[in-house]
Amino acid sequence: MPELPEVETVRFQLLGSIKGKTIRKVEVFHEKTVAKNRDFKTILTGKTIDDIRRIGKLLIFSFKNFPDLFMLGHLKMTGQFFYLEKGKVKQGGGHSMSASDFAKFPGRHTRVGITFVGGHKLYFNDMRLFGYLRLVNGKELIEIEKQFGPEPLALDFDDKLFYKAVRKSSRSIKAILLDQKIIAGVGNIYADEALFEAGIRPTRKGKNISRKEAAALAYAAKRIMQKAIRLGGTTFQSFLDSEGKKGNFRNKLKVFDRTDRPCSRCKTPIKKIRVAGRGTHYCSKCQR
DNA sequence: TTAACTGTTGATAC
DNA sequence: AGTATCAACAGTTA
Repeated sequence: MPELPEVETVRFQLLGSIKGKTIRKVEVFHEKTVAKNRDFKTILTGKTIDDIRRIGKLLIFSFKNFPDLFMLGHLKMTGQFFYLEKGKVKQGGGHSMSASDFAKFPGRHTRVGITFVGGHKLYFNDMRLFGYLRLVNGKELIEIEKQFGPEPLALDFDDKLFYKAVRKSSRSIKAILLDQKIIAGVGNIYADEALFEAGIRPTRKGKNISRKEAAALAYAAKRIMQKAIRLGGTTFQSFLDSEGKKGNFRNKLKVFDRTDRPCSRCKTPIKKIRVAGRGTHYCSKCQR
């Protein structure tokens, strides 16, 4: 369930692995993953990775000498990149797996395989098939980027626009926070965490949120995601461990997935309700 | 065994 | 138009 911090971690690790590498072969194991491109394999073959950017939860790969070609990568809920080098397997997050796992690729959930010159491989796994890889040109990319609101992590992030969107909305503040057009990159986990830190009840309507509260919320989201990035993200790491051991930020969560456990501030049991169609965790005493 | 639940987002319904 | 709900899918939990 990658959100912005997880995708940023993947971006950073992946860039270190594949920047400058040239694609020798592309295998598509499941057509739906690349459904938007009929000639995905042919176009990609021979291209050299130049850079990987990110907007919200969307990865944007660019290629040397082809300034009008981009590969979008969205992990949605269960997408993962695995990079294989000389018998070692590294996930997008850069954690090595045991050598015996090498045989698992391509596996049941492998949708696309990319082989680089030199034999290194990049696999895209996606159990639930919501994720995708898609080739676009510059014009299409600009249209897609327009659909994203400002990044809370951007240096020039300004809560003015956020409050402007919040104050006129009758949706719940949680639904607004999850809307990628308003703020890019916040998913269910960090939405609950940010609302807790800002002391705001997720069910409150946007129009009833003050400027001060909106600012507190936006900066809480920013701080939490910065911290999560420092810790290598929350969620995707749990994919590595079949025993269910959680990622580093998991231990820092104050409300998400802590139903009925005592609030870290006031010991009131954390409640779980449904807001905007999503499981929502909050403290009924600390959040008003 | 079956049903409910999980998570993101585009499509559909109101 | 703005908002709420559903569907895409597959695996886990109740």
